Amino acid sequence: MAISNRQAVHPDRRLLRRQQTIEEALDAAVAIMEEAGVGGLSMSEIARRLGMRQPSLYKYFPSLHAVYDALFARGVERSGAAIQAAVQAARQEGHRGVVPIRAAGRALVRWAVENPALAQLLYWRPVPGFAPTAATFAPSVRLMDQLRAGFAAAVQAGELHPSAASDEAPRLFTIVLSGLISQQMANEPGAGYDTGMFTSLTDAALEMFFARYTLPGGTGAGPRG
Amino acid sequence: MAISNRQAVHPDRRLLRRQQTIEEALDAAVAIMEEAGVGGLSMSEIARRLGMRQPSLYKYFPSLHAVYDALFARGVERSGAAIQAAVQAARQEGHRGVVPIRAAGRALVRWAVENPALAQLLYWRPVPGFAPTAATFAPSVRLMDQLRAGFAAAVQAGELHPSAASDEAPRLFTIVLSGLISQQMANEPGAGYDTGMFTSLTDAALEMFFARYTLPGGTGAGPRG
DNA sequence: GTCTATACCGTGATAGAC
DNA sequence: GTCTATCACGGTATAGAC
Repeated sequence: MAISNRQAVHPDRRLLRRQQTIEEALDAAVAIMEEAGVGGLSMSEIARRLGMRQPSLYKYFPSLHAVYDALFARGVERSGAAIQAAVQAARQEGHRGVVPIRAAGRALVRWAVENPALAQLLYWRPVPGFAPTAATFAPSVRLMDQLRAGFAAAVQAGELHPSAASDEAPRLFTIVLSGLISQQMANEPGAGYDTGMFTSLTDAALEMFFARYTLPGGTGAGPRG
Repeated sequence: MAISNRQAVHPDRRLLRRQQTIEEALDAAVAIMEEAGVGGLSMSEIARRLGMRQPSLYKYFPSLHAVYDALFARGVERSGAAIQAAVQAARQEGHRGVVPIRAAGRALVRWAVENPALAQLLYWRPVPGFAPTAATFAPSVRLMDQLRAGFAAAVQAGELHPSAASDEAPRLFTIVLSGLISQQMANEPGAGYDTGMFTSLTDAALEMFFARYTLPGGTGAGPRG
């Protein structure tokens, strides 16, 4: 930590250090948003928590919008990772078709409840001027595409009614997930996934959804377990 | 408008005038929120649009929070009125049980899309410090109670499966409605109820919901029309 | 009931010394 | 890369004249 050591720091080490500071700043930003609301974020408060002065933060982020951008990117990345992990786990257990889709839904709801600030930033529009044009629609569009493909595959496998290979099915699916998340976060913000008044109905809600597209004599789960 | 006329104004006229100004202020506030987001509301901007100076507004509202409170109350009142009107209309056509509940769902989604700012204030938590304690839960609790009663009546009438007389049914119902509203407002804010990517699925979503509680040999609508 | 004036604070952002 | 200092701006809220 001695000043004379500074010049001995390698360039990549310096980059690493810089990246660490950026990550710390984003961690602090998430904490602030969880305490004061998504709109309560400010450069000053981030800097305060990092133990630095507010102008110094501008060496890492050119503006407050840039911070929101980075947070948005983090949210996309982490929620996507949570979903992918759940889908992979289901697949490695040999499941195809509906089961991985179910797993994806559960994973998203769980992630949203455990990351309310990022979820709010991703799925609502709480910040007046902020809208990451391409990045805003990219994840939801990509998720929608993957979903559509998943439903089509399940139909192809004879697991779902042909009407599931449509625009309606993936949209209804996201409606159900979004409803679970919104109701939970609005009415019982503190609760966890398993104990939440609404998120504990995730499996029931998914049953309700899949029942709409289950074949009459299908081997899938019935309307009520 | 002459100054000498001021003393001729009756007390109740003055009260009326005051109430009009308050309503105008709330109208302006709604407009601001629709343009700049719920968090973008400020006393200064309201005053600006009313053509008065910002300190003058404090004669009508003691604080910004009080404005939010009044807006919240207006939202509760108007959304409730929209729902009540829809239910009454259904009843006057002789419908009982499921049909009025369906009508209530449609009315709420429609109202939310047509009043995005108030809906956001009511159903999300966009303002950091604001939470109208008793008033926050009162409407959602009351709605839940009415819903529960409606489902119980439909079960009693043999129109729905007994499992609809539960905590699950009204919660799933609000989950579906909340999902419709959230997805529409987040992904396609400008669209109307009839043309919206998500709100146009309202009937399909309600079908999906009621199918879960429809009796096997019931006379109600089937899973797919 | 509206106004001017003001106190006070926090914010985002920039310049320039070290 | 961090700091001090500063700017310009907007906000909430109050005091007091008219």
